[in-house]
Amino acid sequence: MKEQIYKIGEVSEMLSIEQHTLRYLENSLKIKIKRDERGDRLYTDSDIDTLRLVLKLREKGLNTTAIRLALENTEEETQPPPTETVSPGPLVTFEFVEAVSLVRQVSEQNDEIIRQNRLLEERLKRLEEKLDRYSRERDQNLDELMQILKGDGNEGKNKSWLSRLRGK
Amino acid sequence: MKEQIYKIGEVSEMLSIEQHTLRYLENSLKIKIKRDERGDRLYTDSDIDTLRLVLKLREKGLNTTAIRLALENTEEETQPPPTETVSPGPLVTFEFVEAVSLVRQVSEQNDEIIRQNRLLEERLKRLEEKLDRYSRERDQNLDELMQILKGDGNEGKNKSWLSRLRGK
DNA sequence: CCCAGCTTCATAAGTTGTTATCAGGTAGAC
DNA sequence: GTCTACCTGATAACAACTTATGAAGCTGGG
Repeated sequence: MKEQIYKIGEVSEMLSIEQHTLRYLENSLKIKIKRDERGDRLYTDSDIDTLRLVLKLREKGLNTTAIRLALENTEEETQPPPTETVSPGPLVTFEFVEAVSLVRQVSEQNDEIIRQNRLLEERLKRLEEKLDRYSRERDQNLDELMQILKGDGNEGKNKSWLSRLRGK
Repeated sequence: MKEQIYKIGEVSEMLSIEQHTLRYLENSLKIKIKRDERGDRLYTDSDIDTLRLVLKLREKGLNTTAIRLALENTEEETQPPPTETVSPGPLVTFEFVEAVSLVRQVSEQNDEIIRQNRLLEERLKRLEEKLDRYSRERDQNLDELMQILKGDGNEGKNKSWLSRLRGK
């Protein structure tokens, strides 16, 4: 069975909503509708369902923000049952469990992130120190070398540098 | 400890809302506030909490209807009723939805952080490699130096080393 | 080539929700 | 008696949200 898709004109007919209203809803509710190559909106059956729900909620008196939240919530549910009535009963249990699980995940993520950050910071610190040491040493050596090369005949400095090098 | 109660004037002060707005909310949200013999409103701490929640939800952009639904539900939550099975309504409690939405936000933030960390780590890695290369080079140079210094009278090698150094 | 159907952007017009104000009243305190 | 703090109800003023309309443009089909 092929995925049914509709263009805005059809949807407008099906739901008895003006096209501009459909576009308005899309924006205000931040619903994402697929487009074809030309940029025309392509509504899937699922989109239609969503819109039907939106209309119902709107009739209930919910404003855009509320509907958006409601959609956010139902969208990620694996199988959004074709719920008819808005039963504000304490469905809690199921969704609550989901939420708690989510929170737990986030919490773990946080821990992990903090851990990572700490490790990164340590590594960075060590690196910086190391680099600092190296570059200082190097510069010093190079400096001395340059001096030696420049001040050709200077035995003393040469010696001191040599001895230092050998001492290492 | 006695139950704290407040009159509308105090509440108005506490929450920085005009009295008429408080009355308006009471009506539109169908909140019940106790009265004294004279008919004056008596707000309990619980009422204050409710109002605080209402204000917060309002800031979130929820309209009266939505807030009313949310309140209906939270009220029941404080007094766990005979919870039935999962009755998945799209609306659930708005407070709850809000919470989930919040968590989701945090989760996304975390994702972003993790992504950033990953980038950081890559940069670090590159840095380390670079450093490693440098230090290896340095060691090599030092080695060569040592060699030269050890093999004192060797002009040829010395020359080659010097020229190499200068060439850099 | 023109029409049909879509797009975006801007703006007007209509609706509704909120807040503010005013009038008319009651009750307790000084 | 007057002041203060509250009440209700009506209405005005403002703000926000929706819906409608128009302009200008793209594209495929007849």
